[in-house]
Amino acid sequence: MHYYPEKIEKKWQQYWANNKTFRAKDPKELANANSPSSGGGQGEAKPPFYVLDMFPYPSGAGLHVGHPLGYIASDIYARYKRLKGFNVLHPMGYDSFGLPAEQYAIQTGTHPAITTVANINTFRRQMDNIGFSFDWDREVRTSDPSYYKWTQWIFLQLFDACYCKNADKAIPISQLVEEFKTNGNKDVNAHCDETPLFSADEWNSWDEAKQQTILLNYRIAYLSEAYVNWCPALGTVLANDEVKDGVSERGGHPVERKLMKQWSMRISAYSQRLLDGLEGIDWSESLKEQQRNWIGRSEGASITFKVMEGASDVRNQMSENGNLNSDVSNLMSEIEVFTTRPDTIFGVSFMTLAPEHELVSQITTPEQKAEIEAYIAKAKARSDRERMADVKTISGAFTGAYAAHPFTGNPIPIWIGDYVLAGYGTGAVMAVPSGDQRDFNFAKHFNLPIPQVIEAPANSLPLGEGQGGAGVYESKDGTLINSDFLNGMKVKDAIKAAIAKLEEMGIGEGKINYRQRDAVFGRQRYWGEPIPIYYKDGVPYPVKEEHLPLTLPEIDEYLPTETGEPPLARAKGWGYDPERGAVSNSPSATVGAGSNSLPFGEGQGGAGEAVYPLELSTMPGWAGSSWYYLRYMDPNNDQEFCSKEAIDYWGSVNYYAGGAEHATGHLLYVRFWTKFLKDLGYLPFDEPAKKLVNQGMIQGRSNFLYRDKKSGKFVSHGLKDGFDVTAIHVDVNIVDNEVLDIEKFRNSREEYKNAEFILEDDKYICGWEVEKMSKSKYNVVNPDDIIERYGADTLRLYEMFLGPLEDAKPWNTNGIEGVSRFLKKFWNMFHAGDTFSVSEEEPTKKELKALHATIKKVQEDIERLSFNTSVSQFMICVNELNDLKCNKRAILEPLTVVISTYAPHIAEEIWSLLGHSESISFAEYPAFNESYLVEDSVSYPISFNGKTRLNLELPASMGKEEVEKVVLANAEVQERLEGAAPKKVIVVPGRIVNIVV
RNA sequence: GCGGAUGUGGUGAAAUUGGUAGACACGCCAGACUUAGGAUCUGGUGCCGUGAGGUGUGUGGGUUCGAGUCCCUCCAUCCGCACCA
Repeated sequence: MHYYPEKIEKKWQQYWANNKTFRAKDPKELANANSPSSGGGQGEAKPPFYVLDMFPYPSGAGLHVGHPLGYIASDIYARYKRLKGFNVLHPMGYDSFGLPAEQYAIQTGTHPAITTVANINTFRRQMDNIGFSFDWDREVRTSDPSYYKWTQWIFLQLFDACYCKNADKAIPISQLVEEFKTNGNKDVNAHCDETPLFSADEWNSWDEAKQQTILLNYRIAYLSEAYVNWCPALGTVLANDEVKDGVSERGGHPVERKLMKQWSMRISAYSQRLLDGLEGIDWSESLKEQQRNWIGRSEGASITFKVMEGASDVRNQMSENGNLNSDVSNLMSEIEVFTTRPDTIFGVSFMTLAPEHELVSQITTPEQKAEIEAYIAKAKARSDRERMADVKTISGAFTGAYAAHPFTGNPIPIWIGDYVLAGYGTGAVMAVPSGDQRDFNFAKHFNLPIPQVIEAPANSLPLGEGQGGAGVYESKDGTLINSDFLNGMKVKDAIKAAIAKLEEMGIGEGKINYRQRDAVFGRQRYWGEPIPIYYKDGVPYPVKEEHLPLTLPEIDEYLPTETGEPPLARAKGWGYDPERGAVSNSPSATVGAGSNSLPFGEGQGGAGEAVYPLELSTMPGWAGSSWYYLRYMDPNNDQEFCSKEAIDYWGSVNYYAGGAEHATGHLLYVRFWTKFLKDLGYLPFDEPAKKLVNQGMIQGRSNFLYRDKKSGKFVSHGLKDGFDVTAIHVDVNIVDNEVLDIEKFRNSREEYKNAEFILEDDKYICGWEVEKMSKSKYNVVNPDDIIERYGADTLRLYEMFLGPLEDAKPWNTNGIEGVSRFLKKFWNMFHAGDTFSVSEEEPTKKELKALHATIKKVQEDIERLSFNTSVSQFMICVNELNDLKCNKRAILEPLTVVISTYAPHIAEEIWSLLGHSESISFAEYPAFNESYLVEDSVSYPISFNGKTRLNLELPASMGKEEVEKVVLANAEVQERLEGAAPKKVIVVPGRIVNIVV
């Protein structure tokens, strides 16, 4: 009987679905597991194991062969863990809010929910084709109100919390309010925006609006006026990780800085914990490094420089502003800088402020005003992109003002320059040209002094400008000179001494700075979770928990309004009544929590009803994905985001798989929310995943034809150098092992109908190149096509056989025949002609050895995620057993269990033919028995000076001395020695003999 | 510039602790069977050489009886960050 994958695969996929074979058991069920009806054959005392894939955004393009790579590996791992006796949680869902469905809605008017469902159905069908062992009863969709109810709920927790630096965790905002009531904010050590000091009396005297405004400075989810990345083409703001090289990551549209009132997340409060947490988790080093980079911790000092009196008309400007007291004016005439090298403070010869620095206009002298303003205008006109692309051009301008050196009191000229970034540190630097390349370049360009303060160790070369002249020395290896009380100290000690002195003088302190900024959370888009906030007198208030979910209202068009408000502003009469919940007069809208949609007046707050406007921006794509792994544990809970019982039982994810492109986005946010939920006592762990695996990117592999420019004929690859040719892409699906299917090519397009070819060996050989997988390059391969031709088991095996999981590799269908043949051979071992037949005979030693070597190897391979080598081992085993003509149940049955992790359909079919009535998933991974691998004799390679010359078969039990004796007595060895005595003989028992002559 | 990763046949790759480099496949070559085959089976296949043999894991050096594996140097490719003070 032939192996027909198309027949058996559909059948087993149906069986798994009908029998819910891969349903993970809830802790409740396990508690009652002693009852005999626990069903499914699952044992009772199984430990939990959580295998998670990053859920996909259901795009219209469907899955391509890159997606399943990671899913297949996880599936093998999950199936293996089931066989090893674990209660495995292996769920799948959809990150179903997002821009593409909305862009499509804008173009066509189709509701994004409709597009999304259609795409999900395609994804589901494609995934089902591959035979994944997902527990589909736990599917989540982030765009489903029953799911985003809890995303909104978590948002409210974030809104209702602040970060206490003393406790080093998030605490409820109510605790902060208590403190304000009794002591004001003088003792508060929270992560917050700059907030003036106030007393308890002041706090208590303020009205609610004022109090709420102050609280926004502390909330972890907060509204503030800040510069954001505004993308006009997408009509929304973007988070830093969504902007690459000055353009949007999705779509590549230009992004500009814009001052806007925006929802943000105070993730920067967690910078240090996000950094520290990396130590304890098993994630790839490159990924951890990316996160460290992104967080960008640097240790140093903040130092305050006083702007010198008389050098500017600071005070005059102050008094024009009226209400500023002397404290503030004092504060305003100081410049705070951050430096990682406080030891080089005596090398400061000027200061540089970012052009956007708030002090610039105040300190600039009248004489320099024109120059400074011209420079600022020029800097503003340059986009971020230009500025980044052009880092070599040095530019700046002198403000005319001077600061006093904190130790010497000497005047230091204050410059502005766009090499100083407004967004990092304080937007001001103390420039030490002898210790920093950028300061050095600036000093050179503007002819500023370059005092030397570090003496390099004798053995290191002078850098920069050569002997005698001024140079740059950035290394921390050296001794301080020309630096008063720091002279003679090593850099490391000098840093400490400088900080101590600054602190003693009250003009500076040791400080740690992070590059990571707070994450912008609002999006001016439709297809996302509505932010559950309403406004009373312009002040944000949380929607009551009982009114969640705050569902998306229906709107007529998915575009911003004429006045530039987000699409949600189009929802007629959409507003919030703290008694009834959200209301709307849109007939099809579902209105929150038990209330029906009500007829309503003209626009928000109309018809005289006390209805408050709701927040119009929605949450970003990463909101739903920041906690979905928790929802899978308890997906249908309508009382909580997830029960404590489920969280305690499953714990954090054991194995999390996904692309490395999420390093600074999703994977930081999910860690942030996990830590936050831990702080509030909802979780017993503070990292989402103990182990994380990045599957390598699957690149495209394009094929090319070469058209002769003169004749228009297509020249085969090997002959093309004799012609003047143009390379053109050809669909990889009509090329097999670089040989073009000429018939298919001619029929592919009208213009190729009469194409002529210059062949080599009667074949047209195509060229190839690795490129991005994309439609325009005709190199996209759809898993459905592979499955149709070879079957899902072949696809699964082949994707693994391609190479190490974590390596980037081009997709190349060449070679798939090999695994396809393997499966046929495996199938045929159980068949004699047309009948299924296995023998009940006792296995031989050789057969047992082949089996147990495979049991061992595959187990080790899966544990260390070396999925490609298991496939080789299966082939080796089947080849050996074939040579031995083995069809014994005692060998083939356990082998089928081992193979079932990779090729589950064929394994199920054989398992049932072997007489089992239950799924092979409920089998046990066969026990490995070392004794079957022990050989009686060893074939020793005998090498001379490390070069193997012959092999000798010797008993495995033979000792070192005896082996040496026997080897030296051997005739061929003697012949090679030509009578000379060897200098040395090395015998490694069981491995090798090396004779040194 | 900084950081991370990777370099092994015509191709994908293996070699987990330093112990016969190239397992397992693809492709290619030769043969068998067949009316035929993009089917199946057998044998061969790193490179140079008819051969004995030589040579060979990006480059150059080192440690070792022995190095793809450990150490140093340089080169190339990919990824991330990038005027981060």
